Amino acid sequence: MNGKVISNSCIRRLPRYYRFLGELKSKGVLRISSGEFAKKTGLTASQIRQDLNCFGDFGQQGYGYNIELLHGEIGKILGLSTPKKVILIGVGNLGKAVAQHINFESMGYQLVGIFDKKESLAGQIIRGLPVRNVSGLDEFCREVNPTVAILCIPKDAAAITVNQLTGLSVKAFWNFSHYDIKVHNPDVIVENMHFGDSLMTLSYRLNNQD
Amino acid sequence: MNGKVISNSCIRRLPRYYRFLGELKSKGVLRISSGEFAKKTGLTASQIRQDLNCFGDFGQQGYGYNIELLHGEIGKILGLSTPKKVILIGVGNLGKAVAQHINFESMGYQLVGIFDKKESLAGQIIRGLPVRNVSGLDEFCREVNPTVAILCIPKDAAAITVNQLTGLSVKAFWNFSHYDIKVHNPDVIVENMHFGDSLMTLSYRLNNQD
DNA sequence: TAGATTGTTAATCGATTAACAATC
DNA sequence: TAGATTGTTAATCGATTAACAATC
Repeated sequence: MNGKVISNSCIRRLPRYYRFLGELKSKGVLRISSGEFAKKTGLTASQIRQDLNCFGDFGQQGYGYNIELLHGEIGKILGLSTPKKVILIGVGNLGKAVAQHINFESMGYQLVGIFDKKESLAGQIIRGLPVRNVSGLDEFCREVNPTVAILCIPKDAAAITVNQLTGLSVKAFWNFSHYDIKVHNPDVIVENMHFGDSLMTLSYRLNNQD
Repeated sequence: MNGKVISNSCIRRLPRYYRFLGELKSKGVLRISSGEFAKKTGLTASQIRQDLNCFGDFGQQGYGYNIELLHGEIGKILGLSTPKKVILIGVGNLGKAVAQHINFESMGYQLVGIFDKKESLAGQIIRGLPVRNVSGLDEFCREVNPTVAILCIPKDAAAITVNQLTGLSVKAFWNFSHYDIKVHNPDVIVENMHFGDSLMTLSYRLNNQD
């Protein structure tokens, strides 16, 4: 840290930096200047230097940034090697796809439980884990203490589930439901994946091109 | 329109307005003031009035906003009743889930084609549509003229596919791949659904709570 | 040392909030 | 008419860009 306030916009750029640096690293590139990096990422050199300086002096005048070092530092800032236990709730098409598709491990997440309210799904194995009935959610959380919950359930079911989980070990939600967690529960950490909002924004842009 | 420049932040709030208004409408609520609406959505009354005034005078002094009317107007602004043909490319776990899970019709989208490069998937029926081989993409686009493409393919395959499609009828991408379309092709409309970036942001917040 | 490029301050730009006159 | 609430302007706040001295 450098004692500065980190803006939301900056935080949202960090994963992008991390992604591009990972790519450069795997290509064997050793160093990059803020100018070159700006071109690659579609941002400005000023912004990149400002962002990075919120967290430390990672560069070197006259040289630029060491890619491997910077990649590691941003990974640390993002907490990607801190273990985080995750449960997933709702095993519809989407929940199943999320369970199978996401590379949780590469970001320090560990999927430890999968739940659904449908009795008929119980026992089914997804990504090596048995689907459990939501009735066992309380007990499971008290034993295993997951800190993150992925919500792939309908809007109506979300309110109760969020309340239940915030009363247990869950501190953050990755929210695929249309329920607005923040509005009802402002202290909790929420990352929304609102597919509908995204598609509507796309629709707006299509309709208002120039 | 009201002749004003629409900020990106404003555009991203429109779907949220639309969602809440739809809910209120279905509950039979007739009117709402910017103050009440602010409380419901977690925004400020000023912001809501500013946003709406970019597009027109939808309210009435001393009364507030007519919910049904406003819902309709925002729907028009977002272009949700303008028909938009969509193709989906990549039928892995995620592509399949997106095809089956999204309510395209409610936003004016019409899923017209599903593609994958894997020969063995060809002919499989998903949401009433047969999976086609990507080799037929050119011909299909020239005949059907889809304007939106959903990318559920790996990063490496994305570059070529984006180039191919932008040379045809496709004007906008709903991007689930990790490929940065905008950086390479700035004139195209892109909505990113970067799962990884979202999970990394969540990780950051978990690690930097106060 | 000369050249390059950072770290950081100052200037600009844009978005949000506050205030209030207009008006239903 | 009185009360409420918008539409809109002005004030504030924050983020981005530009500039440059520090320094490798």
